[in-house]
Amino acid sequence: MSGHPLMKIYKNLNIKEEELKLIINAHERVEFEKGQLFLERGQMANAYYFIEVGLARAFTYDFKGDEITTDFIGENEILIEVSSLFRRIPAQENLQALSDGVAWRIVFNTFQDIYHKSSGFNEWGRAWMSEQLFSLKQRHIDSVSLSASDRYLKLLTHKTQVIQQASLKYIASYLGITDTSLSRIRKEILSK
Amino acid sequence: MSGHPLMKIYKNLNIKEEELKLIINAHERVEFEKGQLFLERGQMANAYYFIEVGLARAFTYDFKGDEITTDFIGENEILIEVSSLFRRIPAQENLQALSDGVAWRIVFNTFQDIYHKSSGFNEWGRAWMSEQLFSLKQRHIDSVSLSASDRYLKLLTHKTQVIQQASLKYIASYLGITDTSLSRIRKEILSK
DNA sequence: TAGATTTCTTGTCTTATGGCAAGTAGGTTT
DNA sequence: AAACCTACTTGCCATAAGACAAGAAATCTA
Repeated sequence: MSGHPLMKIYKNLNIKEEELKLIINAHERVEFEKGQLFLERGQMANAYYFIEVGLARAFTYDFKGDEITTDFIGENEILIEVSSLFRRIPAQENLQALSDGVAWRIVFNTFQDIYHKSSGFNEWGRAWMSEQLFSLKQRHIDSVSLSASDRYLKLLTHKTQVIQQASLKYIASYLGITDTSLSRIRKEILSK
Repeated sequence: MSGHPLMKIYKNLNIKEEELKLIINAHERVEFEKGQLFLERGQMANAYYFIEVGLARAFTYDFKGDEITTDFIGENEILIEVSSLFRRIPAQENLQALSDGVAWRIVFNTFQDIYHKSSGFNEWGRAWMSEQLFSLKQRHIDSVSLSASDRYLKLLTHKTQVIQQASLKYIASYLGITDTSLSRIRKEILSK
């Protein structure tokens, strides 16, 4: 069990071995293709995914109707639309694959069963959500206190996979700038 | 029980009347003064607060050491440092009163007991966190797609209490602009 | 292989916002 | 009343990033 890909996220679970098995077995291995939508805005989310191989993004639209990439989800991370899954409301974001890959899918009902039975799993879920909130706040601080090029540099050092696999326009909207600006920033950085 | 201030947030709880009483009684009424810190960066959070009367803010510092107001918490909202309380790590944010007021405080251990016993309360907590994530994402979209003055106008219509009670510099850093710029934006808006 | 589409780059010009500094107006303290 | 803060305003100038448009390069497709 300790060599299972899912252990990358469930390692800190404070539970018995058999409960852990139950959780791991509740996931189903799925392969995905570049461009594929895991979830479409307006639909009801019915599962979340652990990305073993590949890269995905979450995106939505601003008031002008332009796409905004709100998050990149890389290997060993969880691809999920929290609001839709946990509040049972239509998704506000799209979840899309940016490369071919492999993921582990757990459906809501199964998740929910275990969530209510296992307080260790429950705590894990809350801690995971806390981390999400934390990192979103951190990103907000970066976005108001760092220049666009510093934000890019930070991404460059912390999320190598994104820089390598995501196209410029997605990275630009994630950073809150235009693709034109990002192209110039890249040029500027290379010339140093 | 239905007239209790705390019912403003716990109204959608899917639980029995006696459980609800238990939850409400777990809160203690506290009065607070303008400027007072509920929680200081570096400390361990040990409670959260429901604000009945008054206004508070969460703030931290950017890499230059400048204060950034990350959130305003108004009446009928919850004042909390999620990461510190649920992950048992030192607080990254300060929580401060911006006016005199009244709050209801619940300490972590008491909360935790009920949280594990009552699946209705547990669900409520998860839904609350989901909403937080949702609104943070929404703010991010606003911050990259709206002009500073549109962001101010949005705050003006949606969070009247903040405009009325928070000082310009706090609002400015919340919006991600300088106080100078906000002053000009206000002038511009008034002239229309 | 040619055509079409998407991705990225570059040029020119505009504009929103920041940096700094000085000034005003209220409120508080001594 | 004088001195002192703090909150806010205003002026001047600098600059990061956007808008628009054209081109180059890469990728997909027929």
